[in-house]
Amino acid sequence: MKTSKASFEQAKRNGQTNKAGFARMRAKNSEAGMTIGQLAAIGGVNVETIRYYQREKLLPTPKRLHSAIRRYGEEELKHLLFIKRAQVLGFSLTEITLLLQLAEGEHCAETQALAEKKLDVIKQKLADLLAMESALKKLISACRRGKDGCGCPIIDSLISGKNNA
Amino acid sequence: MKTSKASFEQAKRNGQTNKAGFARMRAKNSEAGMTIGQLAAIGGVNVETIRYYQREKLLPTPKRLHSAIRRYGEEELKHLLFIKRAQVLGFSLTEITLLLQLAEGEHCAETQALAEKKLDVIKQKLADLLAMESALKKLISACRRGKDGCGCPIIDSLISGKNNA
DNA sequence: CTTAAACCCGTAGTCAGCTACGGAGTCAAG
DNA sequence: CTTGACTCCGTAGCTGACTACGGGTTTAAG
Repeated sequence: MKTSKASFEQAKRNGQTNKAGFARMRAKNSEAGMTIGQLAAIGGVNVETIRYYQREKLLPTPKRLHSAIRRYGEEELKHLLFIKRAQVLGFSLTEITLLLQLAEGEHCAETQALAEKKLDVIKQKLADLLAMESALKKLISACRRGKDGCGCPIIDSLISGKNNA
Repeated sequence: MKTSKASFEQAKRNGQTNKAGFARMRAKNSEAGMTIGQLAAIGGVNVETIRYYQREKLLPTPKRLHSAIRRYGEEELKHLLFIKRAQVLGFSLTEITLLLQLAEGEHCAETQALAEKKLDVIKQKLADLLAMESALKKLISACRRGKDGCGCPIIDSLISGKNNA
């Protein structure tokens, strides 16, 4: 398990997007659109991650126009942010690839089936999260009330799961 | 990325718990409580995973009583299920370890701080999940309505995130 | 008393998802 | 026309969370 290297990583994770980094960046700005570095800064990931996503077909690798350097627009940024959001929600990159394919609009039936399955998963997660939320709230308020040294029996409800608030 | 081996895995993931496996199991049942194999079957994980959790201090390794074989009770099962639920909700094993430590009830101040931080995370996830849920619902019903071959502009809202339902 | 299913424990391998490295090319600014 | 921040691309390494392997031990059942 070990403990991670933190700092830089943390900054990335917390700040999420990094327009400062974008501004500070003295990049090849003559053309329209962003460079990969700028996209990464705004999207709150690092360049290598974007390249990785491109290899895995999660993001398109844009054509280069007049220059040797590729340009990225709003479209790509949206894609990137979508990927990140979906990940937080527990979708794997493979699943996200599928979701993004849905966006192309082909294969309506499969699309629907997948979407419905995902919807179930999401509903289950919502229920679990709500249960967890109420358990944590109880824990916090019990702690606040002193409760003979914080025996915190609320944790039981957390451990036994299922909303018994 | 690659495609996984599926079948067995899938069964595990879908069925979650496996009392059939438990029943089928001709295990060392003279003593009270379950054996590790039974715990695994009921918990819907495999034995190796439980041992792994023990090494990582997520689960206690119970003392052996009269026999060379360790026995597990409700307590351990609850722990195990809690771990699994928390994982689905996006907590890492490290975080889950912390959550479980809270259950011991010591260190009230830190406990509270951690719990409050977790609560924020959970609230954010709830919001994201709700947004995704509504986006998916739209997608599904749009598909159902035919919508000139499923152009599915709903995906846009999914991609641009934030609930604009 | 044997047998075979389960157990024990240690170590090694796997897979997803990054992250780092290194050498070569590009290009805006000085 | 050099410099240095940034790009490109390929390959290698890392981390978290398992999963498998293998040799030895226990124990319920026949």
